[in-house]
Amino acid sequence: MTQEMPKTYAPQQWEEKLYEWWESMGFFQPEQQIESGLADPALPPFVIAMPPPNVTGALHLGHFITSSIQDMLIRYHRMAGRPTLWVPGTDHAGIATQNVVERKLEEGGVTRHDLGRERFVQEVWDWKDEYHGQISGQQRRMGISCDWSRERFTLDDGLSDAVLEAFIRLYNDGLIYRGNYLVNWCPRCESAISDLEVEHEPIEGKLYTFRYPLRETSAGADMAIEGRSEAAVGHVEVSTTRPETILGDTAVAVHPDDVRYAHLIGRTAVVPMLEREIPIIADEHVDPAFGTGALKVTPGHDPSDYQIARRHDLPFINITNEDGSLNPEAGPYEGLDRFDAREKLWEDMRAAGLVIRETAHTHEVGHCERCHTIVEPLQSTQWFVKMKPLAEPAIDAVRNGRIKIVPARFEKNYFHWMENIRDWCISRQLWWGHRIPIWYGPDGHQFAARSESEALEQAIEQYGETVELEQDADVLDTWFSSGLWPFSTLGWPGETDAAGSEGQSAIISGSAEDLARYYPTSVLETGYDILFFWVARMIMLGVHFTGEAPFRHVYLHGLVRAEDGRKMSKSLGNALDPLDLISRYGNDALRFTLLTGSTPGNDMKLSISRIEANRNFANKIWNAARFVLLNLETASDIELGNEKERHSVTFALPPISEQTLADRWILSRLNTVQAHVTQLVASWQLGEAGRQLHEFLWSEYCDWYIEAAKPRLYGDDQGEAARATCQVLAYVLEQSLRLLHPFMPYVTEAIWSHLPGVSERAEALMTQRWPCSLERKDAAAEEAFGRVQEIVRAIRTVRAQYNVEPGRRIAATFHVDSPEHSPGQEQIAGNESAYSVNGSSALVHENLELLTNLARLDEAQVAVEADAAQGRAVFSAGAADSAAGQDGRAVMSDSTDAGGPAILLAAGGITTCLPLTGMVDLEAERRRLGKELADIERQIARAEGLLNNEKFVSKAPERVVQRERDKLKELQTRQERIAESLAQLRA
RNA sequence: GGGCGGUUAGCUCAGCUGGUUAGAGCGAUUCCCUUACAAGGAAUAGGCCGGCGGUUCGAGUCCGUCACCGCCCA
Repeated sequence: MTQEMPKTYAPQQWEEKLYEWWESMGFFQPEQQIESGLADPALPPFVIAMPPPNVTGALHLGHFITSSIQDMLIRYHRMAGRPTLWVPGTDHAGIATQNVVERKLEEGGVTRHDLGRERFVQEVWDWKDEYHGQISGQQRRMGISCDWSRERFTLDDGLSDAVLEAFIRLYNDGLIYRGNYLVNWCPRCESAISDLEVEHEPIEGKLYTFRYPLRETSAGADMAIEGRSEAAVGHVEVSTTRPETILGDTAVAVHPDDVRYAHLIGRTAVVPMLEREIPIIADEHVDPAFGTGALKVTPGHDPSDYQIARRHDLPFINITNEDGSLNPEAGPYEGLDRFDAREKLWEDMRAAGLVIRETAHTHEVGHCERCHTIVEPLQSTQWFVKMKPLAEPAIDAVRNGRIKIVPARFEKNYFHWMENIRDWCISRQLWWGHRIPIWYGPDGHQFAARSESEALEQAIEQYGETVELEQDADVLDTWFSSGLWPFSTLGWPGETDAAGSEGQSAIISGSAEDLARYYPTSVLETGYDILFFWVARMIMLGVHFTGEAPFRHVYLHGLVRAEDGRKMSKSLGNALDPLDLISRYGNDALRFTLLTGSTPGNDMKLSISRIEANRNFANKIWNAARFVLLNLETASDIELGNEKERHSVTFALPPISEQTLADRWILSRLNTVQAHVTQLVASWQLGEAGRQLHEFLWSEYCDWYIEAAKPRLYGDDQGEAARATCQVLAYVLEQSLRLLHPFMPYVTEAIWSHLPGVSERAEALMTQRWPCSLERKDAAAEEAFGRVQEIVRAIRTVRAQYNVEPGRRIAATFHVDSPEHSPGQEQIAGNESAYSVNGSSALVHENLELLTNLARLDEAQVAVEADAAQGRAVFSAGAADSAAGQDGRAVMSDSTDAGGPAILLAAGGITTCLPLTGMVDLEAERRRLGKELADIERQIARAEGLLNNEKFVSKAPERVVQRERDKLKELQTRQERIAESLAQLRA
């Protein structure tokens, strides 16, 4: 607080400085938290394994939303006193990274094959080193309070050991197998990819219909059945979207019940251009309604044809090479690209008179997720994980509640996918990744080993002599290593499992201690788009290898979309760079926008205006703090409470007896907000929690409490009143900063560092304790202050309506109901904080100064009259003798007209009379009151309707009924008063 | 084909076990540079909560159905 706070909060001047300080102080590490006494080692730790970003390039808003949510949770739990660990890291991202580096090489005209495996992999490592530094720098700008000392990379030694261990265990358990199956093949990546990595998109293609020639039979003449076209006898009409696959056909199939083709079953068709003979078969899976109802069967290049072929024991013909060109099976079309071959073959068939027609046809086509090439189903020898045995326990973990998914509706998706899971193709024909730890002997025997030397040992045992072994050339799907992330990063498998083997791979860099202490983790936060890719696999592998669900909760956020609702992407040019937004609006502004802008599982459109609004919010708090500090410096000796506890250093409060209604009100509200926010965070309603804090700080603390405090600070009777007010101002600010810190870490920390006394006695706001419930809920104060607000608002509304200059102070008379009530507090026995303002008399008398200042009244012309019935006196009271005083000339010009019209306001349980003599537009006033009356009468009708309904009274809870009764009573009072006012206006 | 989500103010969205007069931000209108903040203050306007039907004393909220938009899976 030594330096002056500038008028505007400048995030750029704080963020990097604060982050470096936090990090250097060790606040992000659980050991430090325990050592400093913030965390209680007896409490269960709160742990998050951060979803590792790919090392492919810059971070985007998706990373910032996940970081913001996790950081919010981490900061909250850290403040709540749990040892808190957030493990960061990056993912090698197999295909994605390899593609990026290949593309870079291509620019120099070099392919990975030119370099060879070893040199290429080195290139990728160089890339990784460069981008990793960039990424962790960006993450620091994002302000994430993770434990960098535990940072991991999926290809580092420890994690590679975990991958080896996992593979070998699964292999030995018979859950990993190698086989020749139809897989999704990307001809550009020249690799197999898993089902999940195929994206289906509608393509406007063509449906090609042609004549499949039939071989003549000796009984051919007999087959000519009446009513059938001649063509159908010598041909069968077939449609396809991929004519080139004709070259791989091994059958034509029709539905067994299809009378059109019944006579053809068992006959032989001839593959065009190849003259290969294939059978015509019947299969129930043929859809008679699609195309001509006759289906060409290409088992080597179509998954459903593959199934038909297996049922009918048909041969499989693979017609394509790995790069998508056709192989010798394609006969004269060998060497052509699959799409060129499509054209060429079709033209040749047209020349041969086989073509019937082409029609426009939109159909779903699989594309490679990474390079968008059209995927070719292809028979290939690959490695697979058997999923059923892994899925079942993973389904149970969610079904029996050991893992809860937020929002819960995603559990249904999870179950559906898991229950219909298919084996996972894990081998990739890439160079960047974990190489499959299988060595082949001369006879093809497989040795699963942690190292080549271990494989050789096994081989000697197998063959009785030393033989040449060859390691499998493929690498593992990148998600295989990510699937181990929550435990591999904590040191799994630890010394116990891998220590036995020799060689470099046995080095375990992680510590099993972390695994014991911090596993299972608490929550896994990520986007719903990788529920299957990643979350499901972590659960399966986690349960399988550790016997425990890897986390208790899965929190899924939605996608951050562009303002127009489209997905942000570089190619569309609508992607916003989070770092750029941070430097323009501040980390807190962007973070708060992401945290409050959507609910779990739902996408959000990020709007700049919202970020601006939240930047303004940060500035608002900054300025509220400026105001408080300005006054703190003049008020002497603000006491600090809880000095012994360095994590709960705060300002002392004045004794209850010195607290005003406004003090009690704001303290009660603080208490309520604290309770709500705590409860909301516990139930994952982070956005609502943030919104409540926003509402509290801006609309209550700033708009009302600070305004209410001003007269007490600047008033004549300085001294004690000012001091007490300062204490409450400072206390509420300080406590609010704690509550807001997880949502807006920087501005809160920056302000906190200015707080006199506090920042000297404690380390940092981020290591302060989350406020506990103070049980300072004061319903009476909230109710009473609410009435003050109502009165003030009513006066302001009228002032605005009559264009009374904002600076002008006006006269007012408050008509209260009970002259007997003397001003002063009444304390209810047994609850010293409870305070009741009995009747409107005490309320107005005690808050006269407040009302005067908030409504800009002229204190010399304010009167309180004990005549709630407000008879004629009302109209003479407003224009009292002093009416012409001060600057009241314009308004009060005819103030001598003591009986002139005045404005009567029924609000806050009293009637307020504003003698805006000379300004009152009788007609407008009648309209205003008439409208108000109508509104009240509508509400009365509603309440009466309810209360007259016997079923409502008997069935609704008493609480609800009573509320209606109270409401009705109040409405009737107001109705009465407004009606009287109206009557007088008309008189 | 199966499943999920959305439809609330001009725009973007909240509204969690059904219960005051349905809220916020932005935008709009009027006024104000009042000694924390013009990135601000005061006030105002604007909504048969997508349609229809049902359950209930009571429905934005629960159920059914339809429409449109979007997503996932096959």
